[in-house]
Amino acid sequence: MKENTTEYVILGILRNKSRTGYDINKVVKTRLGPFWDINYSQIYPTLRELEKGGAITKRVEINERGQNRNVYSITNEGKNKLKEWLLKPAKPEKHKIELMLKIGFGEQVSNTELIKQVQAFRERHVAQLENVYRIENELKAQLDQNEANYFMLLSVELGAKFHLSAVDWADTTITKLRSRDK
Amino acid sequence: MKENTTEYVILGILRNKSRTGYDINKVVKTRLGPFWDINYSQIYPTLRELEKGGAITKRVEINERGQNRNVYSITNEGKNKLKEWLLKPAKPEKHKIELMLKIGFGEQVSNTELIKQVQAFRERHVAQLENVYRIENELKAQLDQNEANYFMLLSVELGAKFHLSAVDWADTTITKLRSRDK
DNA sequence: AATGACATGTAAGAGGTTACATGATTGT
DNA sequence: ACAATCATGTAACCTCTTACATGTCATT
Repeated sequence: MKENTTEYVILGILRNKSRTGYDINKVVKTRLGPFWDINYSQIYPTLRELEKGGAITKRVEINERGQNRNVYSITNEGKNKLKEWLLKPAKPEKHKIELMLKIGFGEQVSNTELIKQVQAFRERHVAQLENVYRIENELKAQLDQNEANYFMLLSVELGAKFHLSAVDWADTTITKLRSRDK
Repeated sequence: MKENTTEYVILGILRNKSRTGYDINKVVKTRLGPFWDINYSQIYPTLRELEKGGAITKRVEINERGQNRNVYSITNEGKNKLKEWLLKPAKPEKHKIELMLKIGFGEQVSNTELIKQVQAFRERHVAQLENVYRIENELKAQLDQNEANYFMLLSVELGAKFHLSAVDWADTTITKLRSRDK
């Protein structure tokens, strides 16, 4: 039993708006990226599979520049498929945090090097925090326009908490490492 | 350029103690698991590769039960390899949080179902928090015995922050979803 | 003339999961 | 008798990343 989550990410993104593969990628990068990233080499083949299975339909449109684009729309079948998946228990969270390994084995290198690593980590998460706040503001501004935004906002708030605690940990840890130096 | 992180996880675990593949797996599950999981089908082949490359050596021992076990030890070469890796910038963090997708697309299902999902998420993270606290206590109790424990403790504290904010988010979100019901 | 956005894809390889396979010893 | 722990592995499959490949249009 293969449960291909990529399919459901795409169905979810198409659930209230038709889009091209290119558009789907943009939504993933700007909204889901840090918590469920996928890329073109997964998106395009999966779109064809979903179409073959009847969950979405394709129509060829021409954009403002006169270029062809394949616009995909969810079908009722696809919407049901999505809903069924939403009811199933979510898979446990998985994380790959290389920095935790590098700090955990940290007695092998100098404090200066560790501080550098933590600072880079901090910067990554500050950047992602800013991104999350931008998304939050966008969603809040459109809360009355679409009920879906409320739920996306709940989801994004978890991201905000994660990134905040990452920055927080980094600050504490840099201080600790610095005081150890003396 | 393949940078196989599994190799470095293993070198890191072997850096201050010789162990079997079975032992390495236990360390991963009990200490690194939530932030960098690997399993037997990665561990055993990688041990053989590291041995072939001269980073570790194998010797066959017999345990208290009289069973054979392959005990691996890090070499100087392996320690240098580990240190070089520790100095390289850590790869950006990656997360797979299916729950965020399920909440994000949540207007498709009932509030009751969403609350169930968030509760399950909460329970997962409460369990992991307890685990992290147990590890913290173990490490704190042995802080003077081994300098390495100090760094592992720093690393584990990030885990504690993550799980705490997950539980926190879950509580807030369950309240929000319940009040929406009425 | 160059850059960035729009647009769609493939191939190869690396990384990771799950199921299978086996067998001894220890504790309840 | 049964479950847990110790111990080592393979095979098949799925997922994911990276590099390659191409072309248009709009803006600077």
